[in-house]
Amino acid sequence: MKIIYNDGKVLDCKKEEELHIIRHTAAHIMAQAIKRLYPQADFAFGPATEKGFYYDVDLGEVKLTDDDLIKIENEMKKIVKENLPIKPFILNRDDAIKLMRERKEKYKEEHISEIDENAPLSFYQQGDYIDMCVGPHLTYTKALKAFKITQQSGAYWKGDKNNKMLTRINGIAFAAQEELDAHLKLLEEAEKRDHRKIGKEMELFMMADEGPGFPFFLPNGTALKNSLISYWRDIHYRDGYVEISTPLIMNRKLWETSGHWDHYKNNMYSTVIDEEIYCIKPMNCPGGVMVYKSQPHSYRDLPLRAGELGIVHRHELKGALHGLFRVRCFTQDDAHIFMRKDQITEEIVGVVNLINEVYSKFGFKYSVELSTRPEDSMGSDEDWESATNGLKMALEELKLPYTINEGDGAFYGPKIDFHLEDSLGRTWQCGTIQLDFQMPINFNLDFVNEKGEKERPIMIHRVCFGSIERFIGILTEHFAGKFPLWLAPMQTKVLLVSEKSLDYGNKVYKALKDAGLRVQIDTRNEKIGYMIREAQMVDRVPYIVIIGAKEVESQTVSVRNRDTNETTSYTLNEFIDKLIEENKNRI
RNA sequence: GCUGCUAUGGCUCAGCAGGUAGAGCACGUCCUUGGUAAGGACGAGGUCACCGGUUCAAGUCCGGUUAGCAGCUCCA
Repeated sequence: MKIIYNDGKVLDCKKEEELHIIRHTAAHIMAQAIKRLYPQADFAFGPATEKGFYYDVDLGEVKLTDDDLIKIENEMKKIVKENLPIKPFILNRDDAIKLMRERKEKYKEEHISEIDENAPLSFYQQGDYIDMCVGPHLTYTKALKAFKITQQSGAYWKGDKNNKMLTRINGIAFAAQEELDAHLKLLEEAEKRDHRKIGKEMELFMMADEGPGFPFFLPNGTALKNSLISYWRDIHYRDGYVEISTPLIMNRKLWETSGHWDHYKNNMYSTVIDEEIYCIKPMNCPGGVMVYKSQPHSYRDLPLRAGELGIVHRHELKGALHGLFRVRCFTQDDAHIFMRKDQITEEIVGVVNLINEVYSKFGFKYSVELSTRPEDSMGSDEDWESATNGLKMALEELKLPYTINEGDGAFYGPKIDFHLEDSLGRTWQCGTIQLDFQMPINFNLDFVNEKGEKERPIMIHRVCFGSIERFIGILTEHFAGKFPLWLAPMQTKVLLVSEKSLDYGNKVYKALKDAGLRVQIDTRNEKIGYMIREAQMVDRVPYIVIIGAKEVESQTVSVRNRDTNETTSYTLNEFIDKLIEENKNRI
């Protein structure tokens, strides 16, 4: 595959940049097609992305239908067939602006006028279509072999919600049709893992119009959630955390002290109690602070690690809601660590290790971001700097690769964020570690140091799962509902080959239940194949117990493994011991 | 909140150009007592999200509201 650089040089394309260039050229060809069909189209940005490509375009009053997208795709096919040469040319800044003005490309013109260097600008042309672009590109339109327009949506000009919303047209492109087909197949598979779909099938949770963004956990989802929480309690107890529980609703004055009233008011729900405003907590920190403040502290007692499974409510924008990933009510597996200055790095390292342990347990890949001071924030520059440095030092000590997310910190401090991927590769922030010098000042926290003087502690806010809800969503997609035994809502299910074995079946069921396992028995008048199918595909039960005349005769259980589809024979006690062991060790 | 799309029995979906609803699964009853991914028969389920408009007539057309989906923006 040949590609052409903006200086006109034609070279072979390296395999690793192939997709990117194909997609970039696809974006140009799509823009050309759009321009042919909608001459008024004014283009903004149209890059290749990790998954495909898009172009943001202002179509004036025109709204596109799905049919229009097909028309655009067909027009693209025509352009490919025409096999137009794709050629670059260079203009100086003034000529570039002039050209864009002539062609009524006001977004491009605005963009150029904001680039402050005076370097010449490169353009690419195919037929009558011209686009400002650094390249490189394919050399002919025919070199684009496999593409598809997938959807349209909206996007703000330059990503700023105060700007005009443009039409974003998305597409995907590959080197060959087979790759495109394979990708579409993959998407189809990914859709099957969607936690909203599986959540419905397995009856984990539900949503209702009466509470948009407020999830209901059904019995199965609650069982899963409780297992997760019990794991959480174990590792936190081991790591020296204590657990507290603080009120959901507290007086507005508290939120004024903490700074939430000034910086987070738009996201907080409130109510009136005895003629005073009370806020429903959007964060747990003030509760933790109150607990700290309730007693005097010595430097010897620090760090104090206070964990709380705190239910918080936040008014998220309705368009942002998304299954369990983005809700308005969620449980944070929160903890606040109160510590001396000399304990900062050690504590952060401890938390990072804990988070890493948890994510590794499930086999999650994660990425790390360091989020710095946002515009709307409190505190002095020095505090922010030393807090940010504290986080950096810990990351560097652990040699964790991270990217910097400028201006995305909490209003009271910078943070390290851990992002996990959903089935479609979208990332969601889960764990976070926030270093806070402000809250201790606002609440006038102190401890007595070795000299008997009062000193200000520093706080860490941290979550490991992030929110139990979001984490369960991620877990569900990761396992496609096939949770490991210790998390599975239904750990085992007893199926009867015929009603004749009901007595023994009931005995097995009761023994499993008495052993503390989550078990059900299916006594319906159905054939065994039918019941297996349901237990396997819908309930996704790790171990399916089959009881028939044979098992009654030998006083054993036949156990079908969900993941291997293999059947093994055990005595009842062997089987119970195996499950208890696996459950206890959370294998 | 913004742009576009969607909304039909518990679930997944059909329903044509407007003439008063269909299927499969699930559910119930009965027959079958059957060994590792769907046995059969019959039956009961819907004021077609809500409000309003056009029309002799609206699930079907128009407007609004609500909720959902994709993306943007914003966040765990």
